[in-house]
Amino acid sequence: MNQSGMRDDRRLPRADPPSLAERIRLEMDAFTPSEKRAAHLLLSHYPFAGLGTVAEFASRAGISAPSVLRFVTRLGFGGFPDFQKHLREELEAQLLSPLAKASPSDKGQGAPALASFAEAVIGNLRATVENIAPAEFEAVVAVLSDPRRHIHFTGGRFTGALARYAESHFRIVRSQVDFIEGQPALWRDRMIEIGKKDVIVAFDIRRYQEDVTALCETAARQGATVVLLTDPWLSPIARVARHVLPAHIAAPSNWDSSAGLLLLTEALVAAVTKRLWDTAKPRMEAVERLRGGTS
Amino acid sequence: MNQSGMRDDRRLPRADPPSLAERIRLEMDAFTPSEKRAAHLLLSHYPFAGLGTVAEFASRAGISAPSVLRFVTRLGFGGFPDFQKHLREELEAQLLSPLAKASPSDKGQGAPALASFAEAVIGNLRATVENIAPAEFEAVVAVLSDPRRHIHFTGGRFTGALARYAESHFRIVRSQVDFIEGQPALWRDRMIEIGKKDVIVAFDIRRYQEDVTALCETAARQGATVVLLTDPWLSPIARVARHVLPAHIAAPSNWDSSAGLLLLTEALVAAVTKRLWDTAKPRMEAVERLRGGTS
DNA sequence: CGAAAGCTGTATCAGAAATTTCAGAATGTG
DNA sequence: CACATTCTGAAATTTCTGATACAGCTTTCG
Repeated sequence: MNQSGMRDDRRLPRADPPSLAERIRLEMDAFTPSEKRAAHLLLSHYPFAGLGTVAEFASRAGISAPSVLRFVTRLGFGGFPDFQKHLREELEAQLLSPLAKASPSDKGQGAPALASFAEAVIGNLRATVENIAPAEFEAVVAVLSDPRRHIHFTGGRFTGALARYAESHFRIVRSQVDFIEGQPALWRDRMIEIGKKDVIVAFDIRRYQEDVTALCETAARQGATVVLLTDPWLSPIARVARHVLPAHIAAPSNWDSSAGLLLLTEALVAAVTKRLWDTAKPRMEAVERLRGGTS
Repeated sequence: MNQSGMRDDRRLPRADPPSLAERIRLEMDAFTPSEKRAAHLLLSHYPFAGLGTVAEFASRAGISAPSVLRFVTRLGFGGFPDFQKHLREELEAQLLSPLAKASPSDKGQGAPALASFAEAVIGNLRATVENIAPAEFEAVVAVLSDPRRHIHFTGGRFTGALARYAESHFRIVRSQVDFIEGQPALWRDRMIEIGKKDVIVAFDIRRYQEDVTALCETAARQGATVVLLTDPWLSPIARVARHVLPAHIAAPSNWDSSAGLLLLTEALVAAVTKRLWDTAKPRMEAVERLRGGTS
């Protein structure tokens, strides 16, 4: 019904043609029912669903071949081969250069707030990486890759979420992983069984939280290895920590940014997964099997 | 020709052929000159060079179409379509399942690993920002700044931690904020009081989680506004979402990176805090006072 | 309730793409 | 140097895929 004015649908300052998937999402409302089924199939298995034959696509989408053809025509392609070519090129571009999409120039004032915030965060990430001693990072990877050790994650009000994020990944990669709530009442009892072979990974940035510090000090006193992810001003936990990874957190906001901590966390997860691959793979497969009830 | 018997070449106790590329490298010596040219082309643009037509492949490799056919036949495929199907499946498996991203050859590179990981994440952040429609971002800020609305955060296995992170900040900035666990049993009861003035902010990236989808669909049916933070391939929640903010998540890891989602989250927190500053400031001060007193 | 418009699938066709054939070129061998 | 073997590509062949026309059906609007 609408969509008569097709000329001004792209007035926003866009860099390069966004993913076809994004365009499909934008136009989704204007699609006919069978076109929607095609779109959903494509988006749910993007872009592989579109790389086979028309007949295959039609069958999987539950529509007829001509409907598929009409769908790709509506998207502006000259024909199905054209459409496939676009998918292949897009896929290749995305796969070969994850960084290629970063366009250097600061383009128009799209979302000044968002863009400048992003630039600040990116600056933090670069600064974080430059100030991490490679040996320290490696040492932490080694500690977290030791299957004999038990690993406990913890954090403060805000950083507790990061600790959870770390825990949810490491839990799959290896065994002996858990999360400890920051409140003393919740961990006091557990401390009896914390010893030399335990590792505490603590997240703590300024407005350092006393209960987290207390937890780490207690654990350290019992011989546990403490790994600390903090800001460049260092949480007091640094005094008892064996390894410290500082991340820059300043942002044009009333709040600090935890992106640097997340970066370190994800890099650690990646490195440990790689190092423990032989044992991590079966675990991940098992998890996948357990999840995959439907398909 | 090797004396170990070339006909039953699958005598090796391999789990499953890891990659066609690897097999090609192993057999490279036994190829004829034109087969080598085909192999070289395929490996240098693996696997995209093989996804076009036979004629295109032949032309790019500088050989004839029949030579290409002989090449794929020699690799054990029934024909060119067979060969392509294998490539597609291999590629899809590699891209969709973090399990297949194994890179067994390169190992033990501490700092470079962190640095290149950071570069990839930075690329994601830039790509994310560029693909966010400013109006969409602003619209979400407006929704989250409306004091009359009740805001609920939720997420999946991994993204749940991000939802918590968001909630822990918004809880301080404004009132009427809470976190909903993903499991249906935990939110079913709550749904009775979800209505038009409620906002669901859902985090969901691929390996989309059915329970989160169900939660959002239920909420949407009751008139709630759904805001979705997802990946560029869009969670099925997008169908019922009023606003969608996609973030790029690909990383040189067996896992996806949530840094883009965190960036969006923090940017939203910053923007909403600024917009609600008159009411947020007293709240933040109050929280500060409360913390100072207790331990 | 009726008519018009739009959507979708069946049947069919045109054409492109993969495959096979076969003769000539290249390579190795006695 | 001649022969045998292998390799390669042009052209013929066949298969199969993408595209189209048309008719039935559903939805929308008067």
